[in-house]
Amino acid sequence: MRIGELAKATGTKAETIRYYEREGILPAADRTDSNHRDYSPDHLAALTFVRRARELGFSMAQVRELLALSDHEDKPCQDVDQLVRDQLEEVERKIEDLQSLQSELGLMLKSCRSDKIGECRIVESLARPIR
Amino acid sequence: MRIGELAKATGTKAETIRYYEREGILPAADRTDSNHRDYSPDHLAALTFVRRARELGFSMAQVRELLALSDHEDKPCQDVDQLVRDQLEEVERKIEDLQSLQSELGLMLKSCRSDKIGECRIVESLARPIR
DNA sequence: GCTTGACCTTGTAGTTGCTACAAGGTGCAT
DNA sequence: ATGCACCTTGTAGCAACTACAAGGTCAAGC
Repeated sequence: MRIGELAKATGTKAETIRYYEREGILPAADRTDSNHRDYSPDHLAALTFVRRARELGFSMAQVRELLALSDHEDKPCQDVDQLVRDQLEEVERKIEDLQSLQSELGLMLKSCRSDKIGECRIVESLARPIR
Repeated sequence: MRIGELAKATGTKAETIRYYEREGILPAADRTDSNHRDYSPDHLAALTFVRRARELGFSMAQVRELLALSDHEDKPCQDVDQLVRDQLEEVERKIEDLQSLQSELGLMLKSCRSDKIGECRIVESLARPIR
């Protein structure tokens, strides 16, 4: 599989794939006689893994951790588990914050429609003390 | 309130606060006789808002828009209405995205029954073909 | 009175995670 | 032989910070 195909299959730019290789996020591909990168199904799986993890909000550093963990098949799951748990917590916190912003924006629209002046609490809705 | 205190209260670096001021994201603070920035509770609220909005994935430009909405009192409703509607849509899209992340992450955790990474469904599920 | 630490300024450069060029080259199909 | 996908190195851009440097001011404590 060549870089263009891999790019298409994973929705990643070829330049980004080469970037991942440089950064050590992806293992280097074999080369054809003509020096073109030649990817295996394992590379496809690895890149898919990286892209999904990035989509799920994991940083490059976290992706590295996940990859390192997944290399140690004999180790207990706990470490992977904890990373996911942390990520889930963060996502849930964000959902809550967005919901309060959502309701504030909803109120704004409502008061606009009823032509009332309405107090704007948009800043207040997200201005609760941090942490 | 001086910049150091505001920084501590919001978990923002003092340099970032000055950066926001330069960028017009935060109103300039009053100055003390000795030319030090002197922040009001309103500044604290505004900065807290900005930080949260940024955490929630709003760009600086979008934060600017949201802030503009918060002083809509003096503007006609019609002008504000569409802006609010757009922001609400954006917020709802984000909530949906995060909820799908939430459920994926949740499923991952649930599926992690075995205690060896070799059999870890989390790692497997990350390597599933995209989309 | 002198040191320490927080603040002030301007300016430059590094970070992350890409993305996009340029400028040169090779390989391969039509 | 034309055109496209690929190869390389190198540079530079993006957002939103973050971190310095190098200069200065100011207020508090010993």
